[in-house]
Order: sequence, then C-alpha cells, then structure tokens
Amino acid sequence: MTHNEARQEIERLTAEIRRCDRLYFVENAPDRPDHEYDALVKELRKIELAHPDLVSSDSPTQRIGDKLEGKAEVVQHATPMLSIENVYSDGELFEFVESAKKAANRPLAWVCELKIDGVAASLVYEKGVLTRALTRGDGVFGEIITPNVRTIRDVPLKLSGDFPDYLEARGEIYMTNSNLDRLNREGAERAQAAGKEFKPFANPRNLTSGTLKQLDPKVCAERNLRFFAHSTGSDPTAVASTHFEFMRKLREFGLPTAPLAKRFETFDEAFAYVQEMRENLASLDFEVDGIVLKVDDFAARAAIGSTSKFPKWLVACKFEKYEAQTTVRDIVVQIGKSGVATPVAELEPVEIAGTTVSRATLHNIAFIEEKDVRVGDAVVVAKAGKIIPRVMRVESYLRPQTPEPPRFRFPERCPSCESPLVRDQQEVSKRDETGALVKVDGKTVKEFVDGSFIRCANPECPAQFRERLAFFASKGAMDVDGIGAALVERLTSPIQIDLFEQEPPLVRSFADLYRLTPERLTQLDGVKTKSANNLTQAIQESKTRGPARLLTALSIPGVGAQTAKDLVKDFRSLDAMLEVESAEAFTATENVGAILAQNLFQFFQSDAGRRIIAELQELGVETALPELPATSASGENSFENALPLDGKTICVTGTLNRYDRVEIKETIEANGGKAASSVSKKTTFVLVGAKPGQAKIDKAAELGVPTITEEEFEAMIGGSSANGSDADTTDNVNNLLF
DNA sequence: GCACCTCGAGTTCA
DNA sequence: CTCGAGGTGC
Repeated sequence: MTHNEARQEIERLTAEIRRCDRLYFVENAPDRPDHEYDALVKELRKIELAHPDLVSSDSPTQRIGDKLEGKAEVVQHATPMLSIENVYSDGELFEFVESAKKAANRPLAWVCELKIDGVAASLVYEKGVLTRALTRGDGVFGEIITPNVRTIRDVPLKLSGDFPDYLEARGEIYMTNSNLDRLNREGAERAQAAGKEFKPFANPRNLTSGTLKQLDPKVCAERNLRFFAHSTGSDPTAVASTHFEFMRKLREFGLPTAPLAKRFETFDEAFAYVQEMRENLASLDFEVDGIVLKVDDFAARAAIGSTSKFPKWLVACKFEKYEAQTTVRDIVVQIGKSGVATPVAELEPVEIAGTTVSRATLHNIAFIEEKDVRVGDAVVVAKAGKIIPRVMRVESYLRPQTPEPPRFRFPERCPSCESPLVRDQQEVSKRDETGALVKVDGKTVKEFVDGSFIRCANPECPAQFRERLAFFASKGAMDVDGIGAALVERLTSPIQIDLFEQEPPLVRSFADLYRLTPERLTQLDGVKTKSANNLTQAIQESKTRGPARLLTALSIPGVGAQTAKDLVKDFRSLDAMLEVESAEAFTATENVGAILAQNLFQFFQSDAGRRIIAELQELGVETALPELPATSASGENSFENALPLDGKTICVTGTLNRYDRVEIKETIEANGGKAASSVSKKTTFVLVGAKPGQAKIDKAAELGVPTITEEEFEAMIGGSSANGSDADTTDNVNNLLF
C-alpha cells in the first residue's frame, strides 16, 4: 500500500467508524453496530501501525491514551459551573416560573430535558479538537479527566461541521442500567473463574464517578460510559440565539445532546410534558432523577440573570418527595451546652429531597410521649423548612406485635457523666379546677410545675463542656476557624500514650485553648505541623473579638449574641460586670429581666466564672471596649451622621442575590437599622428574597407591614459610605459591638 | 395578667 | 426553621 493509498484508506475507515458511533449514540439506532465497529477499528489500527506518520490525534484508535501518574490535576473552570435549583412540588415549580416570567418581562418558550443521574463534566474543544475534559468538582475547580473522557465513544475527539474556534460543551457522563448489569455479570464470571469473591457495583452513578477517577484509561474504556451535552461554558450566541437551536448545532458538530428534549411555546404545555414524563420513566435504560426546564431564548436568559448559586432561568423538577418512611434504629439522648437532654432518633438512612437523613430530633419529653416513638417503629420523616428533618408520625399499624417494643423511657442518668437527670421546674400561677387563678390576700399563689426540658445538672459534665467549647469557637462567638465538633471531641478526650498510659486531655477549660502550642497539638493523630500552625494562629486571632463576642461565648444561660451586645453597650467591659453588687444592677440593661439578671449575677459571682475571666484576661483575650474618644463621650449618636436605616427594623426572608444571611444583617446594622428575626407590628419592612418563608409573608400582609425587594433595599441604603471601609473611630467601636 | 415581641437553644447535611 | 420562654408594655 502506498503512502497515499494508506492516507485515503485511513480517511475512509475513520469516517465509517464515526458513522457507527453516530448511529448508535447520536441517532439512537436500535441495532448496535458493535461488530462492525470493532472490525473497522482493528483494520484501521493495522494500517496506522504500518504508517505511524499518518496517525492523527483524533483517530478512533487514539481513544486510549497513557496511564495517568498519581492524582488527577485540579484546575479552574473558565466560567463557574453553577448548580441547578431543585423543586420538589408543583407549587415550588409555579413559584419559580412566576419569578422568571416577572424578571424576563416577555413571553417565554421553554425546553424540557431529562435530567440523568450521572457526573457533570465540561469538554473543551479548541479549533474543533478535544483538548480538555474536567469534572464539575465544586463548580469553580474541577479535576482533569481528559484521558478517560477520550475513551467515551459518544465524545467526538474532533468536531465536524461549522464549529466555532472555541467550544466548551457541558453535559453529563453516565452509564446505562443494562451496561451496569453486563459489568456485574462479567465481573462475577471472571471472579468465579479466579475463585474470588465479587462485590457487584451498587448503582450506575457511583460507578461512573469511580470510573472517571481511574488512572488507567483502559479500565474506563471497558466500562462503556456515555455522554450527552446539555449546555455550554463558552458563548453560544455566535452559533445560535436559542438553546434548542444551539443543541441542534451541537448535534451537527457530532455531540449527542440531552435525550427526549422538547421545546414548548408556553409553560402550560411544558408542564403537561413534565407530568407525562413522570409516568414513563421506568421504561428507560438509565437513571433519571428529574426533568430540567429551561428558558429557550438566550436574550431572555440574560434578562432573567442568576443568583450567586443558580441561574434563575433554569430549574430541575425532582420526582422525589419531601417525605420518606424509614425505621427507628435507636433512640439516644444528647446533652446540649446548657445541659438540656434531647432525645434523638437514629434512623435507617433515607434520601429526602437530595440529602441522606439518618437522624431526627424528638425534641423533648412531651413530643416523644405524644407521638409514642419507639425503637423499631416505622416513622414518616419530612423536611421542615427545607433542611431539618422532623418525625411527622409513627406508622403504628406497622409496629411489631410480638414482642411489642417497649415505650421509650427517658434515662435517669446523664449518658456522659452519669449524674442524675432532673426535670426543669417552671414557676406558674396556681389555678383551680375551673382554670381561675387562686388568690390569697389579693395575691396570686405561685407554684412549680414540671417544665418541658430534662437537664443534666452537673456543671462539670464533659458532654456539656464539649458543647460549650464548640460554641465558644463557633462563628457567632469567638469564631476560631478550624474548630468544629470533631476536633473538639479530640481536644477534650484523654490522650492514649500506649496500652496502659494516658495523659489528660489537651483542653479542659476555655483558657486551655489559648495555651495550646503547635507542638502539643501534633500529639493528636492526624494533626501535622501545618494544620497545627494554622490552628494556633486562628486561636490567637480570636483574642481580639471583643467583649460582646466573648460574653456570648461564655454560654451563660439565656445570654446570646443580642443580650451580650446590649450588656456590653452599657457595661463596656467584663470587669464592670464582675464588680456589680447585686443582680438588679443588670436589669437596667434593655431586655434583661429578673431571670437573666440572676443568671448573670450568679456567673460573675461564682468562683468558676471569675476564674474563667481572670485566666482569659491573663492570656491576652480582650475583655473590654477601647476607651471612648473624648469627642463622642458625651452621648450616644450625638455626632454621628444620620444613617439611612436609623430607627428602622427590617426582617429578611428568603435568599438574596447579593448578600448571605450574615452579610445582610451586617449591612442593615451598618446602616443604622435593626435586623429582626420575625415580623411584628414594630417591623418597618420585610425584605423579600427568592423562596421566602410563607409565614413571614402572610404575617406581613396581615399586619400591613410593607414588603420590599432587594433592589428597593439597595436603593434605600443608596450604596453610600455604609460599607464601613472608611471607618472612623466611632465605627471601630461599633464594629466591636456588632 | 395577658398579649405580643424577641431572643436563645437545638438541630441536619453538603 | 421552629419552639419555648423571658421581657416588656398596657
């Protein structure tokens, strides 16, 4: 064969092979031309062997490249791969569509596509050649999986047709159910022949994800992964003006696109299709976890925009429900930072709305008794407020009769320190049988009744200390980066030297935290020099959080962030609080009554409390506000400029575009307003974001409190000097307070 | 004493 | 987010 003949033959074979790929993958031909394909590739490889100079990088024989060394490289996406907002009910879907329509301000055509449960990936084509493939990763950084992706026959190594210079196709890599079955069957056969045990792959999604991380592309090639594109990371407007048209172009370039995609002129038609698809999913050969609904027109998309997390012109209708039935494996009792003992149901893990739920609180003794939850019961768990699982009901008809599980009995002793658990007592006015108040000499008679909570009364309880330490280091308090429940557990556990010898825990008081050195930290398993240094650094930085944060961090019952701020405003230092002579001195502060005052007085008079503060002070933790500058010492606010939100109380509900929870609170306060957590008559505005809480909206309507949008809010604060970058001394003082 | 407002505490998972 | 309870004003 001459050189020229070889070149022609290679071209012919390549075209034939591409036709096979296309028949099967892009056009979904019913008969899979596997034999033909294999024979063609074999023939091509023979010719290429004889003429190595004619082998091009996009030849079908080049799908399997060299093994990767070590770990996959992580690189940044050209534009972030945002995730999709999920809706789980028709109501949520309608809400989403309404907001999109409003933002677009024009009629919208919609495209429906199947959402297949696979691994999201981005494929970069430069001058039509596949140069890089990345996993979605965290959306900003992804792992390079190019060698493995090259083995996927759906993925053209070279584009055809009139493709743009630069194209980033985004889509889903997945595996069919029948292919999973085949792999399991073959694996079992092979294992049997070798006399080994074979653990079948559980589901196609996990296998896909695992396969893509394989270092040897040969393994990936055998697994027969699939791919389709559903969007792009590059600019599509040069190629098409609508999504549906763009997808058609991608198919022309040789890229398969989302299966069963359809375009509809109105949402009503699209919704009918969603309903219809819901019924027909079982017949498909791949896992579908929903239907994606997207605005077709690119210009309309631009008008609608995105939040920081999701585009607002795109939504996934999930088929799962907010509710699931599961079994109670065990009921355990947790001790909180104030000693409250909370029963928690440990559940057989179930998926609800995209997350696995394995625990749910049973709140308190009243809840558990009323619902009569028992170990072994079938319970229905739902997500209240979209996140937190809640036991809705016990399916008591499913309860085993022989033997019937016993009623839950609250333990009598603390699971951590074994000291007795005691029921809270509450002071109430005494009433007679008719409900009328009992009076003696014109005064009501008080009596104590059982309260809602059960507590461990031991102030030294290790479980309580752990909770308090975690709270001390948490965001709202001293904000020590890197200290969470897991590390607290280890810091407060004895250190095992060898089988017989152990040393006391590294941290037995708040002050011990500030005595930690990198050397001592490395005594813990898995803490190496780097993390030990970072941690000690973070701990040192927390010394300057100021007295309000510190007071919050101390876990004095009833004293949280707000009360601590109020107190520090009046007292200005913890020393001043140590010097008070009676509990009444605290009641002068706003929102502090007899009970809180007593709690505070008790703490500041106790040896333990005084020691804690003395130790922290000695270690250099700030316990006082800086001295007021002479000019503004005369009175509050006297020299401050009027701020746009002075005297206004704003309650926020839903998700905002430009701020997260903490930021919006800070912004409101920086502008002189008050950020309230609930709507009342005193609320000036309710700031409504996306997916607002219905309770707050209703309440606002009921009380006639005006609602504002994020844009209106921004107009109000006018983007003025409120960001505090040009902070003067007064601002600094405020920063320490707030 | 009652009604209403606010804050604290507990809670789950990626 | 939700519940419970402390605080305040009438």
